[in-house]
Amino acid sequence: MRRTKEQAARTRADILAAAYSLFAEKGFEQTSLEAIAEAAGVTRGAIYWYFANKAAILDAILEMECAPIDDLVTGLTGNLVDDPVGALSSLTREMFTRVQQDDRKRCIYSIMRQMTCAAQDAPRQTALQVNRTRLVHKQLEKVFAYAHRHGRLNPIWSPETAAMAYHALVTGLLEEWSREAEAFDIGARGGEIVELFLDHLAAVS
Amino acid sequence: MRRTKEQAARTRADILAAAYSLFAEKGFEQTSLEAIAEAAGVTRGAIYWYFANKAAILDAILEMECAPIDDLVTGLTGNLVDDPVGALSSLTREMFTRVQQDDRKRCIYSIMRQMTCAAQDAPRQTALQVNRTRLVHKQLEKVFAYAHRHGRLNPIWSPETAAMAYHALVTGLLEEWSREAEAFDIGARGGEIVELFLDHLAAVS
DNA sequence: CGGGGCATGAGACGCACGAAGGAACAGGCG
DNA sequence: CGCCTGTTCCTTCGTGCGTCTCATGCCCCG
Repeated sequence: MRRTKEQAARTRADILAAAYSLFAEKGFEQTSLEAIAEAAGVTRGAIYWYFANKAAILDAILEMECAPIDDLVTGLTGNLVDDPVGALSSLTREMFTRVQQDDRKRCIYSIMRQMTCAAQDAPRQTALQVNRTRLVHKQLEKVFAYAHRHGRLNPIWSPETAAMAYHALVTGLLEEWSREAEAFDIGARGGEIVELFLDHLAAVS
Repeated sequence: MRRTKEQAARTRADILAAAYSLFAEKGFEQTSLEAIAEAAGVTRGAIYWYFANKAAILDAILEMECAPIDDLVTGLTGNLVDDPVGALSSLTREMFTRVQQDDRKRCIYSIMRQMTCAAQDAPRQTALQVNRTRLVHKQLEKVFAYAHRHGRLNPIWSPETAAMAYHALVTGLLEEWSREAEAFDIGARGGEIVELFLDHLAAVS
């Protein structure tokens, strides 16, 4: 029974929403297409009209989730003029609070980590992640290179090393938080740590 | 056909070795029990005599891999007397080079990351990881608390915050390296970053 | 010489994915 | 406006693979 265009779009959105909830609640492997279909009010076959396979559903969700944060990162090099490191600090804090607000986001973030880098398999997932990582790296290097040129980077740190270290620090904080969110207030503790580290990076010494 | 005791132990070891190779080569999900059984020279049923399920095989491998590093971490609080932060630095470097030496270790490490925290499911895996994390945290806090008491910790860092930040930094470095090992010499770059950060943490200022 | 550690093989069950078919929408033609 | 045809959207059933179970039996060990 073919639906009208809006109905079709609605169907797709329903599938996505159902998948989001179920993935967040039970994890990726533990949710079957059957369950998604039932929650969305369609049959399994319908899902395959919109998505090539189960992983493609996750891909779509991940891209939706990552887009706003990627935008923030991309916009980072816009107004470096007065305080590059300060902008970085507030962006990171913004990301922490945004991700902390909603528990489902945390679950999806966990799943994203889970998907990355499963040795040889899942090449597409890895490529998506690798590209995001490269983007972030590039932006961070730009920020620290700018700070370096303007004498605002601690001279014992090269821009590349600073970028790598900062990225690793934030990644690690997110990873530990996603593992046990209740025991770790990433907004407060993470923000504090990032602040202290950036103070050190920016120290004129 | 019942084997002798050594033969049985050998069978178990063969299964473990075969699983290790295949997991490292193709990833956890992509290797079937059939493949493991064939590589080990037994049938699928035999595997179930030794391991409750597929995840239990991975568990055994992970524990084997983690044991030596956990020993290093546990031994950290033994000789704090002269240079606690220096001991931490050399331990971290040791871990980096050890993990870098062998490509299969990297793959297994990736899989370990992959398994942690799949929302509600896989509670055992998570527990194992959480316990290891707690152990590391405790040891790090001890080290930094000792340094703090002896005036060797930068006063703007509290021991807890320093421990958390350091752990996050190392975790993040390992994560990025495991994602693209060829583009990132963790022994050199990672070692340098850790050194610089520890210098800052230990600065008397 | 029995009991239980060690292993086989078949098969039950669930799941991702494919493919064929059918219902009705869109929009061009008369 | 009404028809009609290609396309879009979705159902239904089938297939193959993967994990895990179970009944059965071998033969070491005490």
